[in-house]
Formats: sequence, structure tokens, C-alpha cells
Amino acid sequence: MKRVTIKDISKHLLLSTSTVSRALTDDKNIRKETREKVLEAAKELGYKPNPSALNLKSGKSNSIGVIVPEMITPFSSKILEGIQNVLSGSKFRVIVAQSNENPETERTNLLMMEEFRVDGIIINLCHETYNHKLYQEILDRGTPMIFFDRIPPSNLDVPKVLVNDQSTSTTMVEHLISTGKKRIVNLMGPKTIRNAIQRADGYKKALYKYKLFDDDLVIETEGTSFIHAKEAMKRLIEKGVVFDAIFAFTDSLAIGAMNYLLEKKYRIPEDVAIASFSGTELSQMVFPPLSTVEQPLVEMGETAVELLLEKIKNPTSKNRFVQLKPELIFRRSTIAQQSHQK
Amino acid sequence: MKRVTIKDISKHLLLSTSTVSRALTDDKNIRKETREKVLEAAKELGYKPNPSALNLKSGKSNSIGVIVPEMITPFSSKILEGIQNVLSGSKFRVIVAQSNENPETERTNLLMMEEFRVDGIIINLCHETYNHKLYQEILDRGTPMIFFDRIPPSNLDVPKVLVNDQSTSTTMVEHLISTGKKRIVNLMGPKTIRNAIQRADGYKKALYKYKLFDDDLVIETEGTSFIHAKEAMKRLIEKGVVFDAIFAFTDSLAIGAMNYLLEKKYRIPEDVAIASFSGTELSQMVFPPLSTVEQPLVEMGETAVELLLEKIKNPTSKNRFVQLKPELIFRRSTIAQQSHQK
DNA sequence: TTGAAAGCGCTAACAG
DNA sequence: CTGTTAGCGCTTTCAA
Repeated sequence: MKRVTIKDISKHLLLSTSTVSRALTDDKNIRKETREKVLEAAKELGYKPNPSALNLKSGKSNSIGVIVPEMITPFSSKILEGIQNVLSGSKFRVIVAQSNENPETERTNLLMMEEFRVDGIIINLCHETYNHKLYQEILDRGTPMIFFDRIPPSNLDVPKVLVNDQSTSTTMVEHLISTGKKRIVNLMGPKTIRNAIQRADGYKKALYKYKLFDDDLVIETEGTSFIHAKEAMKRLIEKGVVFDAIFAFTDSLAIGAMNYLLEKKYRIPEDVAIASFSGTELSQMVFPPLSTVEQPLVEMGETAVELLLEKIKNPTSKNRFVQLKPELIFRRSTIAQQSHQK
Repeated sequence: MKRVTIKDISKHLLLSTSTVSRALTDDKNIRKETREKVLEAAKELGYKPNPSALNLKSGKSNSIGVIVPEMITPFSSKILEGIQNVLSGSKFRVIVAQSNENPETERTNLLMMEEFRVDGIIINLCHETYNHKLYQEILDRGTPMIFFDRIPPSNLDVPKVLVNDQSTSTTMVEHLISTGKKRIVNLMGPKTIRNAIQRADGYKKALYKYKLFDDDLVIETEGTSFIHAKEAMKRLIEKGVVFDAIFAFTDSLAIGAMNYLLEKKYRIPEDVAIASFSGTELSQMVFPPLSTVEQPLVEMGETAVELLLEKIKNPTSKNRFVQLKPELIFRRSTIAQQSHQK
């Protein structure tokens, strides 16, 4: 019941606590046999270091805060998997908080992380600018922050990791064009998210190139849930816009749009092809499965921690900006199959 | 940059640290004006207590460990939302770990939580019995544990929270029967999960009642992902089993089965109706949307923390077993709509 | 009502 | 190579 401390070991072995500490910390100033004796006793007595004591001493909390906008989709889950890959077995623990797409909640989470004295924060924003000042303040007060996926504007000099939204979007939209589609909608997500704009830019580039662009084809959604996509599709159709394909900001939006269309008896992809951008299991969980830009999410998580550990070790290190390479996956939502009855 | 400590306040005010501490901890042995003076100075200087120091003193870590089998589906996300609802603004922080449906990883996570000296653990098992001994050991060593959703066998006396799997399953299956279905498959999930068996029992009860039971209709899956459902469906069909409805253990399994059938040109629900059990957004994200037993997941998370806080406050308190009431939601996957062209 | 001092578990500077 | 001592930030006796 009572935890074994370094003192217990020292009493047991008739040594001083400092000697025990030295053995445990692999200090050079100790005789080999002594160290071994201590290590053995530690194991025997079931000694586990007390993190609070370590933390008090070092002034660090040995924990890393991860703040994500949501955990409804498997997106954040994948990121966390990457983070845990790197951190498991290390002294660091992971504290997770969700902002529920609400910048005020994000603010609370950030302040909470600071109070907990986390050694660093890894964050995926839910609004591009809302908490901009706070990010700067936290950085100034000495907590390193790494941004991934939805990052702040470039006037904030911080380490970042994401995929190249723009050029990948262009490629995906070109794929749609290559299948013969001419009226491609961009279901672009909210303008308050940087990536939505980036991906829209990539989309535009492709459409300009093939002289297919039309303002009516770009439609903003109020949020990122599948419900927002349904609303947007409704608006679009009521407005009388004709379209034969959709390029959506995320899997959730693509799915919302697809379900709305299926309900209205559209055939996918014959009447309307759908492509999305994300890389979560969701794209394979719907029918027909979605063509999508698959981001290397686990790797993104891993990279984010690595950038953070770098910053923790050397706070004055240069702020790196890592771009990962996504993969384009083509599935049934954009490629018709020859039909055959069951 | 440097954190403000209680000492800084004491120097600033020419008081002793103990007085400052008293003011901050709402001790009665302090003059009102002194307290106010201290509080004001604390605010002015931007004082934030150092959790590590508190923890070292109290021997507690003021953190709560949450261990979930997966975060691919929004299930755990909802639970975490409930947990954060109760805990936000409290002194407790939440440490999350995923077991990836692997009992060995679960074991590692449990030991990690113990090393971190969490004040308690909230856990959703990934295997009914694998780590049974370890649960008991951790409890014996003094860390309270609350189990939710997938709970251990009843010979482990611990607080638990879940919904009534069995009787709710019966009701849902009776719904399928009421729509005229006679050959209802139970896609039951792995037998190593208690709830799978419970739900199967509920299913059987309904089928016995209406004399519809047939051993061939019960099919176990190897795991809980949508891929396992596809495999199971394939096996079932190859075996030549005739069926007109499916009752699935979870949303993921229901979705996997549905997609497999849609691919094979079955009509849902006309050829095969599908009902599931879970309560995540997933059931609404597919087409047709799934009829499902919607569990109050946020509430489940809230209840779990409350049970835990109770145990933390009073370790000898009786182990409560809370059953929450789920809601049956009927959607298009079991109820055909009159068809009309777009 | 306040201050001085001890101590939570651990590390590290300083002696020996 | 090992022991003594101080101190991280805070709470809590014990005295005053």
C-alpha cells in the first residue's frame, strides 16, 4: 500500500539516500557493485520513482499537452497514436483535451495546460486567428508549442507540421476532371480554417487550368460536421446549381454530402462523383467508399512530438516547418464499376 | 518567464509564506484583511500554484487515468466528453491511453498509470479476463478503478457503469421481428467481450420467444472493426445461410456488414434490415442511417467520474453498479420508405 | 492571528 | 567512491 521510497532502499542497504539516488540515476561516481546492489534491492522492494518529486525538483512536469478540435472522427485518434508511439516508455505522459471546435474552450484548455506546467503543447487549432494573442503569450512565458494540421497564420513563428494542402488538392481535382466531370463543387469548410482556404486554392488552380471555374461551384460550410455538409448541399441544389462532382474539405463533409445525395436518389459516382481530403477510416466505412487524399496521420503525430522534443531540449532551436507527403487513394466514389446484379 | 511562487508573494507583502499559504487555502486562522491583501497580490503577480509541489505534499498526483480500447469510433470521444464535463475546472487532469484492442497494451497502460500515481483509473476493457489478476493487484495497492461499458466478470467487486445490454437487445430484436423479419442474424462480436455475450443473450431471448431461433444465425467476429464484419458476412453467405435481418454488436460491425451487402447489391432494409447497438454518430453517418440502441455515452462518462470521485474521497465506500437507460432509435436501415424518384 | 521550522521524495553541490 | 546538507514549492504542526 505505502509506496517504496529511496529512503526505504537506503535503510534496507545501510547506505545514504544520495548513493541510492546515484545508482538509480546512472551517475558515474559510484562503484559498480554498489549500483548493482541498489538496483537489485529496488526491484525486490518494488521501488517506483515518485514523479511529483522529480517534477518539483526539475521544475518540469514531464507531461505534454495535446489539444485537438474534436475527437468525433478518427483523425485525432491517429495523431495520438503517433504521439504515443514516440512517447511510450519515455518519462513523458500525455494530457489530452478537446476544444469541441470552440475557440473559447480552446482558450480554457491552453490555460489549463499552462497551469499544469506541461513541458510543451501540441495543438490543432479550431480557429485560425481567435486565440492568436494567447499563443504568443504562452510562447513568451516559455512553453513551447507545436502546431499541426490546422496551423496559425505565418506571422506566428512556430514549428509546424502538415501536408501540402494546395498542390495535393489540385491533383485530386484533376483526377475528377480526368474522369470526365466538368461541374465540380468545392465544399470548402469554414473560412476560419486555414486549410479550407488552401485546399480551395488548389481546387481553383485545377479548374482555372481547364477553364471550368465558376463562382457558384464554391460553397462554404458553417462547420466541419456531416450535418453542415447536408445544409450546404441543400442550399446549393435549391439555388439551382448544376454539378456532377464534389471535392470536399474533409471526410465528414464528403460523407454528409454523399448521404444527402443518396437520399435524393443520386447515383454515386455516375451522377455525382465525390472526393475528399483526410485519411481517416471514415472514407472506407461508407458506401461507396470515398476517394480521398490520405494524409499520413500517425506520422504527423510522430513528427509533431519530435519537433516538440527538439524544442524542449533546445528552446532556441530554429522553428522547423515539416511538410509530409499525402497519398491519393481512388475508390468507388469517383470511379464507376461495371454494374452486375447479385 | 520565471514562475511566481508563494515566496514571491510573501516577500512582496512582507509576510511569512505560511500566512500566504493560509490565505490561499482558505484557512480559518487568518484575518480577513490579510487574506484579501494576499489574494490581490497573488492575482497581481500572476501567481499559479505549482501542481508538483502540491502533489509531492499530498502524495496524490491529482490526475485521473482513462484507458480505452480504441478511439477509431466516436465512442470513447463521447465518454471523454462526459469525463471532462465533470472534471473541467477541478484540480484533476485527465491522462488518456489507448489499448488498441490489445490486452498487452492495456497492461502496459495500467502499469504506466500506476507509475504516474494517478488518483484513480477509469477503464473500458479490451478483454474480459486477460488482465484480471492485474486489476486486483492495482486495487490492492490502493488505486481505485471504475469500469464502464466492457466490464470484468462479477467476481471482481468494483464500481461499474453500463447500460442493460440484455433486455435492450431483446427489445431491438423484437422491433426487427415486428417489421416482419424472420431470419435475423446476430453478428455478435468476440466472445472475449462480456457485452457481446450479454447482447447475444438478449437476442436469443427474443428469437426463442417467437420460435425463430436457429444456431446458424449466430456468428462470432474476430474483432470489432468493420473489416471483421465483412469477413463474417462473407463466411455466412458462403455457408448458404439465408437471412433477412442483422442485429450487430456495434455500429462498426453493422456498418461493415451493411457495406458488404450493398456491394453485393442487396437492398437495405428490403432484402436485409440492419440494427446495431452503440450510440455514436457513426450510425447517422452512413446511408441508409442505422437503427440503433443509443447509449447515453456522455452521461456514462460523467457517471464514471462521479463514481471515481466518490471512491477517491472515501476508499471504503460501497462499490456501486450504475445501469443507464439507453434509447432505441429507429432509422431507415430497418424501416423501408415508400420509394420515389428524384 | 502570525511566524518559524519541518518535511513530502528526490537530486546535486560540497566535503571527505 | 560515499555521506552530509540544502533546497525545489507548498502545507502544517508548534510556538509565540
